[in-house]
Amino acid sequence: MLDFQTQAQATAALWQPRTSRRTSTPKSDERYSTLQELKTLLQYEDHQHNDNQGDLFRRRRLKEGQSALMMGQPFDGLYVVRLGTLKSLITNADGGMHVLSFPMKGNLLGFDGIYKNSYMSDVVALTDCDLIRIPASELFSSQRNNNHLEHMAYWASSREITQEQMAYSLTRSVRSEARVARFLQSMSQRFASLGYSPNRFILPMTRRDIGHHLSVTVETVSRAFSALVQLGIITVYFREINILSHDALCSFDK
Amino acid sequence: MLDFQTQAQATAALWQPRTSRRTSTPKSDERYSTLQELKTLLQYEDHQHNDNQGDLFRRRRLKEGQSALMMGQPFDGLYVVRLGTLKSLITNADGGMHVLSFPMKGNLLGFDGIYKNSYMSDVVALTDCDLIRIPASELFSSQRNNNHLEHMAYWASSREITQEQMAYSLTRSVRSEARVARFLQSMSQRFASLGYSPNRFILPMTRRDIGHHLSVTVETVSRAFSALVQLGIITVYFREINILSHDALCSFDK
DNA sequence: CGCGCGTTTGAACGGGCTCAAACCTTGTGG
DNA sequence: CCACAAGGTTTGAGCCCGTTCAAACGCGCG
Repeated sequence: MLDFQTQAQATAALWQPRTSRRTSTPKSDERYSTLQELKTLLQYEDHQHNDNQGDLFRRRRLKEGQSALMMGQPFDGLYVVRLGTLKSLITNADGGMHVLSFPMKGNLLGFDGIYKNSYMSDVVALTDCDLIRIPASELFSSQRNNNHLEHMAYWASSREITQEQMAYSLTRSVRSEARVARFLQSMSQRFASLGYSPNRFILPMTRRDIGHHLSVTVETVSRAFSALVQLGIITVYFREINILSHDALCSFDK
Repeated sequence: MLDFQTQAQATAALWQPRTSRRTSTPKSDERYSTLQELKTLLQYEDHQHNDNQGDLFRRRRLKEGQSALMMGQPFDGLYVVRLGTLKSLITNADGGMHVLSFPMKGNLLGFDGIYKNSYMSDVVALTDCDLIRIPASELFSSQRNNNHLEHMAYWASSREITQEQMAYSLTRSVRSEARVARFLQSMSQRFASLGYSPNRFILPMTRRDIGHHLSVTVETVSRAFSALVQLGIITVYFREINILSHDALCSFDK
């Protein structure tokens, strides 16, 4: 069906290594980010006066497969994704899991840990990642005048919740193919908002993860991809997705 | 199957009128709540020093069927449920809807409206309700020293998110009967935490609402109820639920 | 190289949806 | 007081879609 060889050659330049090569990342090795970088990442327009501009926030590197947060771990702050992609999931008592979201650059992690002072979901790096930590101590210090920091975190949390709810409702479409179609649209939009191509991208997650996100099995995800390929709407080479017709993809989710 | 007449008589005392009679509520007609009442409702243990105890928060009465919040409406604050039950839902572009939660006494509403300054979901009263409003102006005023108010709201939001995620994952069980069983357990626990009987309660929502919450059809919900009745785990008389064996109900969700 | 994992495809089963009908309750108006 | 309408609930019959089980292939890693 797919000509793997020629496809692979044609798209070799697009392929991102799943593990960092450790040879090409000496350029931004600072270990701290400024408040301004945080605001830019979150796309937070502060109508407030700028204070505490001198604050620095420690970064945290993660290798593919490492846990950013673990369920039950004591809350020690929020994290903003600076680089990479992760998956946020909750595991049921009987082993059944659900992937809540796939956080990427600009997304906020850990806001479910404020209640009960411990995180309520696992977050695992799908690729090498770079996070920025907002310590709990700074967040909630009523002493210093960084009320703005808490407000920004609050605002960003609200956005994450909103988008999670949207994704939630997207899942609810009856047909599984429609769910997959909407998932691809969502990924396309997210890549576009990060400056990448909305038509051509590499999915950072496995079919199994997508299935656990959309509440279908691996096989169903795979079959949905194949169906979309058959209809000429997309092309698929493993994790590389090529959207041929956004209109067709839109009209597909009924 | 069910002997409606005798059942109705036996449980007449339990039945709550869906619309208030307007004859029995002259006792708490104050139109304002204190900060202390808010904290009690939210079960917020403040380790902080108590200030601004003089603040009063305006209440808002809702009749059954009225909207508490509407999607797209400009954000004007958060609300805490003082009395009654509501449903929070998002409506898809194609009319498909999903019920996110059924807020009851002590739950927080509107935290999805902070991002974009407009609410992202509809909230409708299932029974007559009494809400307490936390105005946006007080929430975010960096002038006054009510940082604690914002922190409390933040904390409560985190709790709501957490519980929504839990409910979300509960939905994920494959069998629809297990979803209904878990839903009943969840309602039982909520009623118990409010001081009502965990074994015997009136569901405030329709089968359709339950279906839209669990992502199944009305008929499936009804059939699941019937199946649980057949097994002797519960009895059902319309919206009145009687849990005969919590253990059986627990073991039923696989 | 061989093993494990991710992906794809097929075949058959079964559970939930759709369509349909009946019953009960509640509210409205004659 | 009764007739009627509208909506909530229950149950049945048939069908379709997604799951389950199974097999095959490619890739990356030891």
